[in-house]
Amino acid sequence: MKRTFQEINIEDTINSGQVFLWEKKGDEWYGIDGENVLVIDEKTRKFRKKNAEFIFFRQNDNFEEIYSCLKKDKIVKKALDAFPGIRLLQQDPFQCYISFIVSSNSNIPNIKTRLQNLCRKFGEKKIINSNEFFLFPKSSIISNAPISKILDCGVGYRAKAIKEASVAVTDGKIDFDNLKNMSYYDAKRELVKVFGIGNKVADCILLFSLDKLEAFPLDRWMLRVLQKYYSKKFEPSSKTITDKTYEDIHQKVVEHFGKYAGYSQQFLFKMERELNNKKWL
DNA sequence: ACCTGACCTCGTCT
DNA sequence: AAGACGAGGTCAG
Repeated sequence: MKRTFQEINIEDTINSGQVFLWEKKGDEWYGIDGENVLVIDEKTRKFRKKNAEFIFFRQNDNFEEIYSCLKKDKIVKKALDAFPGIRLLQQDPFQCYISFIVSSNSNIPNIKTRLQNLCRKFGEKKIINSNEFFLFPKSSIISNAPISKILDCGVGYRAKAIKEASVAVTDGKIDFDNLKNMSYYDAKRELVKVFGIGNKVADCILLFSLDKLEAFPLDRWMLRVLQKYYSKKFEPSSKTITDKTYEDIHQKVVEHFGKYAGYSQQFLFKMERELNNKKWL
């Protein structure tokens, strides 16, 4: 049977570089999303908690329109054909925010361990189907925690950033509902004020939790993809990726890929990671 | 404005 | 089995 674009592929989606706290038990996927544990059956793809999972997997998006838009680019079309079931996710903003701060200059196994440690130390325990889970900590808990306890989670020098970012939320300097209502550009300007958040991390937060589909995180993988498949089209104006260079590339990217650039990024990222045999979970 | 180096940790790889 | 390496970046000079 041929798979249509309407069918979501849970495994590919979970393994496309957006989330860190998901695991499969039997036929079911369990994922920590803020103070929720999401559950989804891989075979039936039936959501138990309709609202939460429905929103998480962005089931309100008009995939027909999005895909017909994405297919205009040959390379993206190739990635789309290879992984048609991938969806962008809409995550709990605070978890996403902390997760990508933790991700900087690190690798997947370490990021995952650190986030699990944070949940175990600061999050509430919850039993589901006789499985034990730890929810993602509330911002107030981390913002009041001593640095030493955050350090115990193996986050290294990121501890200060984790704490400060949490304080920014409890102080109201960062208000995710507000950011959602702002333009991509304005919301990003607010995010990068937070210590530990640069261009790439801000774009991840915007794309994966704040509904900004024109965000296009430029990490080392995406820069490689742009250079490999698009040659000089997105050539950086300087050797190092400065703020200005990053912004230049992003502008060209949105011009080229369109308003759903973030979706394009997701397919391209998955394709390239898979080519290099990089496992996510 | 651009460039360079330092940076905690720990899972992988020799 | 111990030691080096380097990873989805960011910040400070």
